[in-house]
Amino acid sequence: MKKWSQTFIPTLKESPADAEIASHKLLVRAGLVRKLGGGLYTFMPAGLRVMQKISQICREEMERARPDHERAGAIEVWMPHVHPAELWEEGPRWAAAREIMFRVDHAGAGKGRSKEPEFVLGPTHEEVVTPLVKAEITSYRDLPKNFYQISTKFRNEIRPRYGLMRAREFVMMDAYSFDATDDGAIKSYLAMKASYEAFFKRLGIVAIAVEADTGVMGGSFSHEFMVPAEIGDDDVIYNEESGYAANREKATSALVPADLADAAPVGAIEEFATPGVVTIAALEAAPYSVPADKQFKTLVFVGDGTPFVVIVRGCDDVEEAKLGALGFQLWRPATPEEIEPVLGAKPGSLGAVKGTIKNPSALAGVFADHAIRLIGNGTTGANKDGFHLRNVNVARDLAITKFGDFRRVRVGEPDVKSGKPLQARRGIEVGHIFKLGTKYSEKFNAVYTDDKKQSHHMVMGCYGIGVSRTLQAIIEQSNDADGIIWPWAVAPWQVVVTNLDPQDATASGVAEKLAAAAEAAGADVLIDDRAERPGVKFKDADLLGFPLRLTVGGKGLKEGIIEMKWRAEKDVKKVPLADAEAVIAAAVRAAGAAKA
RNA sequence: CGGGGUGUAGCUUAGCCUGGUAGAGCGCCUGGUUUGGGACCAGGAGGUCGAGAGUUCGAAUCUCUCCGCCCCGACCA
Repeated sequence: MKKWSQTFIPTLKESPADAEIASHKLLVRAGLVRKLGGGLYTFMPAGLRVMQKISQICREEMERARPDHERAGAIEVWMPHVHPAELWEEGPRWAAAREIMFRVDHAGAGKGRSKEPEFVLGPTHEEVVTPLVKAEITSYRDLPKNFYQISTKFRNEIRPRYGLMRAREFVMMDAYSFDATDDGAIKSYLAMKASYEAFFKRLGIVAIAVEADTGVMGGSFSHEFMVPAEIGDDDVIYNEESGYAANREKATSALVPADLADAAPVGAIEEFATPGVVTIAALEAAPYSVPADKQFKTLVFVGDGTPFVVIVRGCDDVEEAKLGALGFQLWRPATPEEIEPVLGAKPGSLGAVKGTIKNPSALAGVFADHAIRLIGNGTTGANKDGFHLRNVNVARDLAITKFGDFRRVRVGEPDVKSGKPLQARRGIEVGHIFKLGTKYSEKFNAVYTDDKKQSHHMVMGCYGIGVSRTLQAIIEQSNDADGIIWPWAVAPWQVVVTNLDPQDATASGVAEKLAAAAEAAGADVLIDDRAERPGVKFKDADLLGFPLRLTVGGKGLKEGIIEMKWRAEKDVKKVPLADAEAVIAAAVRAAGAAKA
């Protein structure tokens, strides 16, 4: 047991000026963290305890075998955080990742290779673990393996935000699975999914698995674990009944029927003058009066240096994340200066009708969203400033390289599973699992020999849990006007013994006895022995969110009772002194069992 | 990096528009009275007003530059 006076929990009455959201304010007010700079935080004793508890639960769930998925538990390692930059240059995502990586120049900077950093601080460890496994594992007999670590990660976020929610330096669990076969990799993936679900359940928070984009990580499929919260950075698109849930970046709908037949063209293409019209809205207005869902929106992007065209309906938005399916490493919207020489017009008059593109060979392709097939006799730019074309039909007229899903779904569209309308809510991404495939094993040539003496690339998966972010997400999900309400499993201390008369030997003796009883039953106990007035102690206990409070004071002792109060409940139970130890022990055991 | 905001004591802030000795609350220190939901009284310490330059007899206040922080966008655990 710990005495309050012997640790350090600097609570604040007022919220810090730079905190916006509840969990950030409470983190600071409850004395769990202090800020060093943007996205950089010191963990104070109570905050550190929570982080250690989350880490420990994470560790236990990672190590746990998943026989239902034919997988042993993951194996803990510790990898360096300073990485030779060459390793990343060799890897598959240097171009995409370098912007967020902290660069470490060596002591003699200036001589030799001055442009490139000598070292970088690790944002994750694929580039470290893959060469390691390549060197150490060469036989199918040693596969599968899954290595994980819980450690600090560094990302020079463009915009750190909301305290620990998006920090420059943060604690993450990262795991990397290596399998001999694709089937095996799927088993590893599903085993990790099960471990994640068990982990979040033990923490006592709601985190739902949703289909996600693979982003810069690459790979074939992935799930994010989202804590529903208004302040979340991501939109989860879902339907309660069908169970469909996906990140907006990835979400699809059944808007376009699979058996859709192209509408029959009703006439030849006609060019018409549209002076000054450069927006969808302007073309919708009189005198043109072309509804947005009858317009082709033609956008130009640059992928790895080469321009390409994406077409969606005028009423739709391109979901840029979905362009990742096209295979580019890096892509961005093109500038007007890049567009004109290729298409022949400025943005606002662009189109992809056959024969109108000025320099089609300069394009990496014309990619069309499926939904444009809903347009018959539509309108698009003529690739001539101030002119558009009408009676444009998809199959007959457009120079399309490939169809795909490139549009952003909207709430209310039919779910692909049930046809019921999709809904949206915000979420905090606390975990992410990827089936990577052979992207990294090919790049680093991580191969093994099978039982037929054949050599194959290992099939990888990678997995992350934002430990420090999860800590804050728990607070965001579980608080009230008085402060934090910690779930039992992660509370810095599960029981606080509030001694109202610490200078009185009787009260102190009782407090110690109750604390010992709670501790013996399995709780972490903090005794508030400070020479503060009762009000201060109660307020601090509520703010810190200890699940169970035991109050000892002269007034109660005269009556022969102590008080027991759950943070999440309103009523205070009076417990006769004689029964107190037994009642407390039972309460602690029940709480521990319920959350175990 | 673009847009918006902000910077005054450990914390929360007033003062800035309209230039003239820098104020409050909380916290802290001393003494006293209190003692079951952030006590009260008396006294006290604590401020290069983010930094630099400029305008002015005089700048927290006006001007310029830079920096930090916060919010919105792209990115992420």
